[in-house]
Order: sequence, then C-alpha cells, then structure tokens
Amino acid sequence: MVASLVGDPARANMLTALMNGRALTASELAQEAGITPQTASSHLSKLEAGGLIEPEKQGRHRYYRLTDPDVAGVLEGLAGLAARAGHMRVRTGPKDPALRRARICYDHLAGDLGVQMLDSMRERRLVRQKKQDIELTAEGERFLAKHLQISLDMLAHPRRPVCKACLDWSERRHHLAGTLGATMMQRFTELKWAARDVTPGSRVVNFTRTGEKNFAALFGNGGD
Amino acid sequence: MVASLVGDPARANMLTALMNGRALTASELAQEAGITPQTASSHLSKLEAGGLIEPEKQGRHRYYRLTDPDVAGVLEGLAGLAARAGHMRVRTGPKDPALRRARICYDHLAGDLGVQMLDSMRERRLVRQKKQDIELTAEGERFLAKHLQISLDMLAHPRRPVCKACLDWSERRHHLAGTLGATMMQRFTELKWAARDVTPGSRVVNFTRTGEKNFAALFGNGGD
DNA sequence: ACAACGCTTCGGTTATCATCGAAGCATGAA
DNA sequence: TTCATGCTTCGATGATAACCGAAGCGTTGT
Repeated sequence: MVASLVGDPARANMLTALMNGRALTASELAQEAGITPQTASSHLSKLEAGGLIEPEKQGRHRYYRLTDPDVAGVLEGLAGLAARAGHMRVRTGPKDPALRRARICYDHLAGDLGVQMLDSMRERRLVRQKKQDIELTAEGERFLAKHLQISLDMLAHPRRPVCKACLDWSERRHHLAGTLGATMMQRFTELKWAARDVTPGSRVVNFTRTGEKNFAALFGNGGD
Repeated sequence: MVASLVGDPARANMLTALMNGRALTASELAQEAGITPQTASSHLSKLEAGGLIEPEKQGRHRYYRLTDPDVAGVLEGLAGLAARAGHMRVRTGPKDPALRRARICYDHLAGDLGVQMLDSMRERRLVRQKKQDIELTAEGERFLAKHLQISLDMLAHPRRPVCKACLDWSERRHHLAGTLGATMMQRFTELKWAARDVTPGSRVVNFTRTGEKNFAALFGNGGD
C-alpha cells in the first residue's frame, strides 16, 4: 500500500522536503529526516518501488525527486487533512541569500533564472527533454535565430553535447547546460543583459534592468 | 500523521468500504477488514481521532461514515497512485437484489428512492438537515402544498417529530422519517404512485409507471 | 425484571519494521 | 594505482502497534 509509505515519519519528512519540486541527494534526505544514510537508503528504495520518487544519478551522487505532480498533489491533500485535525508540520525555507537567483555554473546560467529559462523553453516546445538529454526542436532553432541571433553552426563543438540538463545545488532542478547553455549565457553578456559579479571568485550573475526585462519577455514565467 | 492511519491494511479496508458514501456499523467494518470487533473498535477510534470518519449512534449500533467528500477525494488519489505501481484492490458490489430500490421502513419510504428523495429535498433547500435533525423550510412548505397537497396541520402529531433522518441498512444513508416521511408515503399510495407488495410480510414498495415518472419529476436525481 | 446483542476497555502476546554498525561497491580525484 | 566519498547491502537489535481473549457497559427486546 502506498499510504503506509507516507505513513512512516522518516519517509514523510523526506517527501515533504521534496514537495517543492527540487531534487535532493540521498544524504541530504537522510539529514532532513534525521536518520543515518543506511536507514535512508532503505526508505528511498521503498519509496522508489512504490513509484513515489524517481532517482537520477549524477556523478557519485544520487538525486531523488517526486515522480509526478500528481504525487505532490496527493501529498498536499494528505497534509490538508492533517491540518484540520491536529497540528501540521511546517517546512523551513532555504537559507541561501542572493545567488539563488542567478549564477554561473561552469559557463552557463544556473539558479532560479536558469531553471525558469529551461522550464519556459520546455513548455514552449523549444526543446524536448528526456531525463538528462535535451534536444533542440525546429521551433527552438527559429527562436534562437530570431531573438538571440544564435545559429546552429555557432554551437558545433567537438566532444561536447549541444544540449544537456544540469542539476544544480540551489534550485535542485534542471537548467540548460552544454554548448547551447554556454552560448546563450555568452550572448546575454554580449547584449549587456547580464554580467558576472566583479568580486573575484564570485559566481553571482547580475542582470541589468533592461536585461531582466528582455529575459522576462522571452522566458517569463507563468507562476512557479 | 494521517497517512499512517490509512497505511494500516485493516484500516484501509474499512475506509475503502466506506468510500461509496454509505455508513457501516462497527461490526460490519470489522468483518470487512477481517478482524475481530475488539480490534476494529481500536482502529475506529483512531480514525475518528484523526478526523477521517464520523460516528453516528443509532440504537445499539454505531454507524461510521467518512467525515467529508474531501477525505474520499484524498483516498481516491491515494488509490490512484497505488494503481500505477502495483495492483489495486477492487471492491465487490452489494448483494441485495430488488428491495434496495424502494421499501417500507416502518411507515415511510426507504431504499434508493428514499435516499434520493431526501437528497433532492436537501439540495433544493426544501429541508435543512443538521446531523439527525431535519427541519422544513418555507420553500419546503410551499412545495408540499403545491405538489402533494400536504399542509402543515396534517403533520401535527403528539410525541413524534415532524422530520427526522433515518439511516437504513441497504443504502446506509439518510432518508426522511417522522410524520412528514409517513405522510408523504401515504400520499404516494393514495395517488397510486406506489403500493406495498402484495406478498405478506414483504416490505417491498412497487412504483407504478406514472408514479415513477411523477416521482422523478419531483425528486429527480442529478446523478449520484 | 432478565437476557441478548453491539460495542468498548483492559492485558498480554506476537510480528512487523525502523534503526544503526560494519562491510561491500561504485565513482571521482590524486 | 591508491585513497576518499557517496551510497547500498547485510545482520542484529529494539520499539511500536496490531491482534485477540475476557470482562464491562449501555441499549433493545421479551
């Protein structure tokens, strides 16, 4: 039964930690639940077998996310029922201050805006994503040429995929990496839409006023 | 946590047995779950404390129902999640053949049509129901006078409430009892809309063709 | 009044499962 | 290669809770 999976306190803590749609590593989920990694591993495999979460291997880490918005919906309903008969549990917000919004991940855009950009591109069918692999559609090709003056031959590069999904530590959701991700970030800089922070070593990306506006026009979110 | 309540197999069986909106006695729920009454009692008090079910005392029985359509919704969602990862449990339909539809409960109408009638009256604000108590509204008074030629003075009767909710064993939902319930049933008989079955001892109520049509016109269901 | 019935409460037994220590396997870095 | 890290598997321990028998309580019917 799937309800018994959610019933366990440790597993419930893990699931609520995943409720915001981000992915977390097994260790982090263990810490969220206040249990050791061994115990967490057992719980995670059960949750995966129950179809509530999906794993994604990245390096030697193992990220987990909720398989589906439906799962989040049921969990939310469950929390709603719990709310009116007793006390509900509250989730503390994240702790990072500024660079959640936009930063450099190697050479491409990460953070809130990076995730938002890929979300928007996926929703508009500019790209098609299957797990880790992202491919550019015909519409996407036209979009890039028209709005950002990026052509396909600019993207040709040996030994590096054009598109790639990258999972980063702040949003824990995918953003666009690969040659395309790097090229788009470079274009943003050239257009003076954004610039890396001046302080050495900082990975923060500052968007200009017009840059923010133009970015929103292209990849504006419909609420997230 | 509310999920742990649903997590237990015995309790899950009880809840799914209640999913159709009908109320069941503690003993029947015990049999549904395949446990003894003692164990069932423990489970039921926990479910009640969790706000998932509501009790209703009737004689020496104790009927339980889901507190809310929301509860049923969450349960349904839970079952949906379980359906795609594993096998879901199916619920066998009821076993009664004919008199589920309409029968005499003491002196008033019970069964499917009885429940449907009260539902319709409640929905049209002809009556207002608070738990067990039902009171006739002004619209209800006009409705009875116009369509069934029933006036309030016909209902006056010492030591018997005008309206009362009665829970019967086939539909396990409320139907209308009290003086009004009896008077309406009597009126149906006078109008040749319905008649008690001829076989002695039978409680079946047979509706005539025109009776069925007129009844549907007054209390037609909008899907239940 | 007494008996039958439905349900609850009280103890004690049993089983399931969460939990952690230690060892085993991967992947990435030096 | 060798080491470190992240995660999993194995085995044993422990606590939570489901379960039932027996007794108690309230209601209904005779």
